Amino acid sequence: MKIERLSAKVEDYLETILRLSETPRGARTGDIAAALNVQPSTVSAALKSLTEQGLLNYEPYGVAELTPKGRHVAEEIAGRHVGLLRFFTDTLGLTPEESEVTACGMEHDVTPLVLDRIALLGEFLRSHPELNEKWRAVRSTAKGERPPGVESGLDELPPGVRGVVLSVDVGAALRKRLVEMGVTPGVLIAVERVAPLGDPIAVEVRGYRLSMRKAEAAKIRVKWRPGLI
Amino acid sequence: MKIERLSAKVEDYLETILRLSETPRGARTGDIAAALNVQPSTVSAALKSLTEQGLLNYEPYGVAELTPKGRHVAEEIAGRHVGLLRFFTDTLGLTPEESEVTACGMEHDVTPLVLDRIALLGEFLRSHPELNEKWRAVRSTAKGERPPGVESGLDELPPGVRGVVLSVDVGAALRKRLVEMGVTPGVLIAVERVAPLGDPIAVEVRGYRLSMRKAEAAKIRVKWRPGLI
DNA sequence: CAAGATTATTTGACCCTTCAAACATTAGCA
DNA sequence: TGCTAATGTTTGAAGGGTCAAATAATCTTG
Ligand SMILES: [Mn+2]
Ligand SMILES: [Mn+2]
Ligand SMILES: [Mn+2]
Ligand SMILES: [Mn+2]
Repeated sequence: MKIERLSAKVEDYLETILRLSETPRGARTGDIAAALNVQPSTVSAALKSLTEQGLLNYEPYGVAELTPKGRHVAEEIAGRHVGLLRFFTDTLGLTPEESEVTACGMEHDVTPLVLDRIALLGEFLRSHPELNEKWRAVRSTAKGERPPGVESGLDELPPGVRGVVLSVDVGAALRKRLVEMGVTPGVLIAVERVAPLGDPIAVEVRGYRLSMRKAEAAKIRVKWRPGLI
Repeated sequence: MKIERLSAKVEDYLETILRLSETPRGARTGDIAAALNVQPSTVSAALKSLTEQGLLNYEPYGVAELTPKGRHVAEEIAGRHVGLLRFFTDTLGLTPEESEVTACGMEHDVTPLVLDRIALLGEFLRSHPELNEKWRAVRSTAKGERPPGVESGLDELPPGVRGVVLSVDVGAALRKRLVEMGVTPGVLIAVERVAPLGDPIAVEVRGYRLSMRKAEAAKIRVKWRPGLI
């Protein structure tokens, strides 16, 4: 059995036919054309060629059916497609649309090993809930995410994400201490570390490090800033 | 300025020319052909076409030089190339060779947003040293990684990675308890959670959960197994 | 400087993918 | 059952990318 590298187009035809085969209508010329955004006449030609290559059973005006060989290839591609898709949506948090087109573009170049590692990384993050939460928070401050400028109390600013101080609604005593440390509206601030029970919180501002109670931090309003510290 | 989508091939020519431009020889037909694995006659044709598209200044028997427009595109592609490359080598831990060809294949489909997120994820992992270590450990047990079977004390088995017990060198009292729980050579074992200071360690074996001191765990030798739990 | 060697281009051809237009078949309905 | 609309195929043409062989320019060296 020859192992010749199939073109990206051929792979896309097979993947599409596989998907359509699973519908009651089966894989028909018109549906394939619509799915791949080409003219029906182009599909006719492709179907003929795929049949000659032993990947498909098709006769004019009929329904395309994958041969075992064709099905094998198609499932392979479909696997790469969903592997990448999952990474883009679940791990990177991208929209289904962007994930879809990017996955379908890249699926033709991804090797089994690369796919495997990508899946492993996704699993790794998901298997560490606290880390995954942190990553999601960081991600939510990234470019292209909406809403881009979340506002919250300083206590909810995820460690590792920068924030801009909006207001400081604390008592006079703490306020004095904070002002001395430079915690004033407009300044960049970050949470360094949160103790196991969420209290106290280590905060960094203008190069200083200070510690405060969670309840106090909650009274400092911040706006999240894109990017890591 | 028209924003027509350039073909992957054209992007590769531009990227290659950019790289070669930075060498003392400059970008010559033969060198481009060697880099892209095509015949010189093919390059001649491509160079002519690129020049007509205003991406290149080239005249027969000369040295190819990018126009501002061509340089802009080339730098864009080169950026995607290295962005992906870094992800594959640094974050996924793949070989330079595999990373190189995969990056060069995928670079034509990656959007700025996807690239950005990928870079952010890499930064995120690197900015959390303890997590990054854990990830590297998990990675090292994955398919395609060598050496595949690291051996260490149970205390060094990263949470989320399976291990096979090799030997149990503890005192009689603990040994009895462990044997009752099923911790015997050959059994699959995993570390569930490590307390903040690394002690005690929650271990899972044969469906049971038990807690032990780090010092004790160190005396249980294990061989790391591929894949997550 | 004048071969001869090296490097590059031109030419003619091929394959792949696509389209529009003309033609053929099939399906749905009266 | 037959007619029309919907669907599918054929044909002819184009563009992109590639190669081998023939041809041309440039470089190197005695
Ligand atoms: Mn695809
Ligand atoms: Mn796909
Ligand atoms: Mn490339
Ligand atoms: Mn590249």
